[in-house]
Amino acid sequence: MAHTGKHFANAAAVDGADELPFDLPPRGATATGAASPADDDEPPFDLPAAPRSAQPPRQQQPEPGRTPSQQANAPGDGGKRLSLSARALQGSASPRAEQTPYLQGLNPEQREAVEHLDGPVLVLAGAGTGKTRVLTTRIAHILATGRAYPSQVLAVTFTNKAAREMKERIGSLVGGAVEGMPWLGTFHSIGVKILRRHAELVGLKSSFTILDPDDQLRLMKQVIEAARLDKDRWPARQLAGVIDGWKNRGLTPDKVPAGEAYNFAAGKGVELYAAYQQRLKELNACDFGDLLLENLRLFMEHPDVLADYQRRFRYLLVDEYQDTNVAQYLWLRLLAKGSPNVCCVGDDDQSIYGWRGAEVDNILRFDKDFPGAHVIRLERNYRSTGHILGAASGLIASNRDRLGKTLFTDGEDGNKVAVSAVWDDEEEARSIGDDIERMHKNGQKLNEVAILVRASFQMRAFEDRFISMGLPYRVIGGPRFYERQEIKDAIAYLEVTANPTNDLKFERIVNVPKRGLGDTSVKRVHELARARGIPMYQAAKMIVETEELGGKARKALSDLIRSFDRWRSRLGHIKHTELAELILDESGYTAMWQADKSPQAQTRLENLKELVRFMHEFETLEGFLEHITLVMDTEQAGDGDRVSVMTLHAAKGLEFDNVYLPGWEEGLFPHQRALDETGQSGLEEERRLAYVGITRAKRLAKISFAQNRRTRGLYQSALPSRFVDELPEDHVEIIETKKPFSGAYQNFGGTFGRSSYGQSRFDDVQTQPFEGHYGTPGWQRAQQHTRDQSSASSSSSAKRKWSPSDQRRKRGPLMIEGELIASSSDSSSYRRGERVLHQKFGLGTVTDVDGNKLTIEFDSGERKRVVDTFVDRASG
DNA sequence: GTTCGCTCACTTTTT
DNA sequence: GTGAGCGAAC
Repeated sequence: MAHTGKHFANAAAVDGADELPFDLPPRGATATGAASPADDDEPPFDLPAAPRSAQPPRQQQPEPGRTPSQQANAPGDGGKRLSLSARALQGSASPRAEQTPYLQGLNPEQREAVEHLDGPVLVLAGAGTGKTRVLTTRIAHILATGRAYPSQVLAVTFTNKAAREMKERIGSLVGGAVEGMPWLGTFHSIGVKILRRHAELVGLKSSFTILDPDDQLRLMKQVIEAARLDKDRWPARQLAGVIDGWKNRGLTPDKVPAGEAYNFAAGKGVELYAAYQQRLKELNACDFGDLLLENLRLFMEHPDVLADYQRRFRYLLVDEYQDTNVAQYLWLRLLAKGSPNVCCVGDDDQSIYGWRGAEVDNILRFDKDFPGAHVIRLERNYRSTGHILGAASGLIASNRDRLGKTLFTDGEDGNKVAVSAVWDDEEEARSIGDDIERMHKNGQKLNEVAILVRASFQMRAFEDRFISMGLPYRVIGGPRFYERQEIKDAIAYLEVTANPTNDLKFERIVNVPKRGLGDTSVKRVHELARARGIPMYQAAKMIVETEELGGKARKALSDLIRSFDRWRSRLGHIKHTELAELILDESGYTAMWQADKSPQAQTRLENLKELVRFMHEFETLEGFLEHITLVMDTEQAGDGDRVSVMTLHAAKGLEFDNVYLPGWEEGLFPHQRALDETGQSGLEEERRLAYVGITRAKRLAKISFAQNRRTRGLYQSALPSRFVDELPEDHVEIIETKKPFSGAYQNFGGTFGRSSYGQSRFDDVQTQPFEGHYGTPGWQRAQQHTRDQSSASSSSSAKRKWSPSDQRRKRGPLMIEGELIASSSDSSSYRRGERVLHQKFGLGTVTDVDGNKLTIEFDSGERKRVVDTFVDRASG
């Protein structure tokens, strides 16, 4: 297995690091002469431990828009906390309990994780055990006890979202120390920060640009072509994957193990890697992997720089440690040489990114890497009911490679995890949709309902169904805003305006919209640029002075260059948002989409407007561009009360009252490719994914599997997932299928031959004839539950007038749908003939209005009945 | 240089 | 069933 190889590489690299003279003088020894790395903005970091006034004490004002009661975990009022922490910051050495109100309400393990500040600590934090709270409180504690300045704490996360959340929570605990924590961020953002300071030491200028995956691929293609390789046989995508893999493991081209060079293009892989890196340097650019890899190189080759950072960071904290890859691990280890106070928080059972280079071993091995490590297990779960935890724990127990933890709760057992068989993916969507609708009528908030799928193609069935029944939903983790074509194009225009040396962005838009500059012209510019060692933009400027290009292309290119020069001259003279609008208009980019009659064109124009709106949050164009590659995760569009649909991967870290887990079928989940490609470890990762899924649920978890599924246009029968069988019986309830209509059921009993892994206790469920329907015990329990729920929920009056059980018994869901629509809203404000925009179907004209239900004739020719909340008035 | 039509693949994707 | 990417024809 590839695993051993990885270990080997890993260990070798670590040993290499050990050979370097990284050992530091004892803490407190003065750094002699070492120039401190360009940090005028921060206090010196070689002061004695207790800063006298790390920062000006804050006035007792809660942050705007944030009331103390919203700060869920902290008891007491905000004002008191603020004044106490201000006092603490003024230098009390060992705080007594009443001075550390933020410690109140922690359970003993959490408290230990917060207070055990000296030496390495591994916090194994199971799902829902208060991981973030421990992390943030620990930082607050370090700051409040005066152990370190905010600038001496390194705290890394994986996502911007997690970093933001931590900043907010620490801010509310300590009272606004947030700006004072320059080293709280993602691995990548901190990597960039360090790299910009010392860029010249690794052959970059500090203004280097960061390639997005798109640029990366474009460059990769060029490298492959330059090596005269057949680009069909050796796709750039694959090369990108191989190189990313190496970078994840901290391998520069010279370190790639000889055996692996043959992974790509018959031994050319490493050569291409080196060539690619060379091109990056020429372009003064980094890809995401480099942000860490170049850090490593910097640290290895410049021990003095490393030593500065080692001295600086007195406390190191890492979130989601199970997701770190080798490069991140090495980075951390180098930095941690200066201080034993490393605290890693993670959960080996939630490691689901192995395929992207994450090394569960990092967490499994922690106590060997950091001798004397103190391991704390957080097992008290505050999220889920007993049955949900029981089911999840029972499932994950089948994994062998784990440190072992057992979640428990003092709360109620709640409902058992429901497992049901459905005929096919369509019925799955239908029955889940109906189920959600039923709960919704009983006052269930849709924001507390999630559907977690294994693969994104599963989402379509749900979207289709929800659209036709008018159930509001949002898809989380689809193509992100900044990944959309129009956004990337627009950013490319802005980037080239601000920074004409960005060749990849220049290439992206040189012929968008089409202006007659095809491959040949671009290639000419490219060649000249390479030959002279100048940016393409400059080369383009030269080439239009020559006869080299045809008249048409020459004029187009010269016009474009002149436009860019003009836009650049306005830079700083007009507001950057105005400039952006100007650029988009004058370049013909907006016009291009206006002329486009595809259903998405309107949405794209909206997105462009949204982009300009978003730019207002930045002072300058450069400021905006600086952030864009690394941190452009705008809030998901579509607020309001909606069901969330997302992949299991996207769900990590989230929680919902009700969680649906559809598609538990062999081949889909566990996914066949995971089994084929990584065997046992792949299976275990899939199982962890299942574990993550179940533990997202606070109150109800509902698993289903379809007996037939449409994949690749083919209808194929499927077997229930082995994970279904692995669920402990005590915590599971089998729900009989409850669909009287749809005659297709008659004959499926016989189709369930089971071969791949033996008998399933769910075989019985499938083979039972569907009799009794709504009279079965399962259904009645469900009904009973419904009633319990509705009498328990207090608010939301109008919706509860409708009594679900009686109606449902007599009528099919279609009628119920009618009821929902009539009761949930008044008549629509849309009128016949109005132009509307639907997020999925595009533009259309309203041909009929019935309550809040619209019949729309879409421009695509389709005619659909859609609930009005799903459309917007078309602008323009 | 652009467009059309064919072929291929189709798990997950924090930065 | 669908979209992306590429080659051949216009």
